[in-house]
Amino acid sequence: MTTTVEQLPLAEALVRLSHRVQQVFAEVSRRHDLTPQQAQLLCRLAAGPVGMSDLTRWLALEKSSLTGLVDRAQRRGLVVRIPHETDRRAFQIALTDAGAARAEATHRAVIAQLDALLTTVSPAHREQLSTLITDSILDTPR
Amino acid sequence: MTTTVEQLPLAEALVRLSHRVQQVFAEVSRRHDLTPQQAQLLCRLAAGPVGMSDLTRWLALEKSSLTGLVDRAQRRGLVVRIPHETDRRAFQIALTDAGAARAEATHRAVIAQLDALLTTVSPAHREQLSTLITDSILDTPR
DNA sequence: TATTGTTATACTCTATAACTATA
DNA sequence: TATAGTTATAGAGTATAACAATA
Repeated sequence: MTTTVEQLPLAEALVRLSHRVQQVFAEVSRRHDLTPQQAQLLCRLAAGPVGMSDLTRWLALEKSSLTGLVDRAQRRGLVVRIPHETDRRAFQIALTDAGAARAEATHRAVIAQLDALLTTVSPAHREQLSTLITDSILDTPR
Repeated sequence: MTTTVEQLPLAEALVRLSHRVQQVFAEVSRRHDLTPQQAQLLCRLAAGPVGMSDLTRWLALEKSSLTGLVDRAQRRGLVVRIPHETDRRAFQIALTDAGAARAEATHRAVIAQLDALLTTVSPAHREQLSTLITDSILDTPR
């Protein structure tokens, strides 16, 4: 069942790939009772608390948008605001235990679902792809 | 200025890549006075009119969500509803001239912006990447 | 004065459920 | 009855602008 997609320019292929991955991400998030944005927020926090101001950069959101996103996640018991130790204007956002569990489960499910899509890719090609993507594209901070 | 991203599992790399591409897509759409969803809709229509019902599948939206999206795009003069020739319940959605121009310009800008991110990738690697993505991943219809 | 974050406001996007019109 | 699409409703996500508190 090969649907013959003709060879695409790289940028073109990336856009399509990206939309596909987003659909998977959205579908999995939904199954875990999270919006994609909430899921993305939780995943960003999995490695440890992050300041609001850093979060706006990672998520590419205006600060007021982030306020709302964090509000809703906090209301749902997924994250908490921790006062900064010295700067009394600032907060760190941290996962609650429930939030950490949800982040972990959602993350695992996204990976599993994507891996299911990737079964046709040989180990050698997976390695190649991963290396190319990691080194060439993600290595541009922003 | 190499930020040393450690080697990631493929699925992991795809998720990060995808978020990065989405940010570029959103930023470019915005510069062209479109929401990302509107831009995606217009791009889907660039090849010719599409039925509402097909669109819900391509965009992975509920039909009522699509109604709203099309409403707003139509109100902005970007698309029109064309009655189906035989089935009087159905519509084809088509770009207006203005919509086609906007789709074209936005699409070009997205590609250009991504290409700018890809300058560090050698032609050989671009070819490789493109082939891998096209053949292995996008070739799974849905 | 500059920075951190919130509030107020207005849209857009999305889903669910109920509905209309046509097949 | 089934399908194509809309309407009603509610909530989430987003940006802009104005604001408060702290640095």
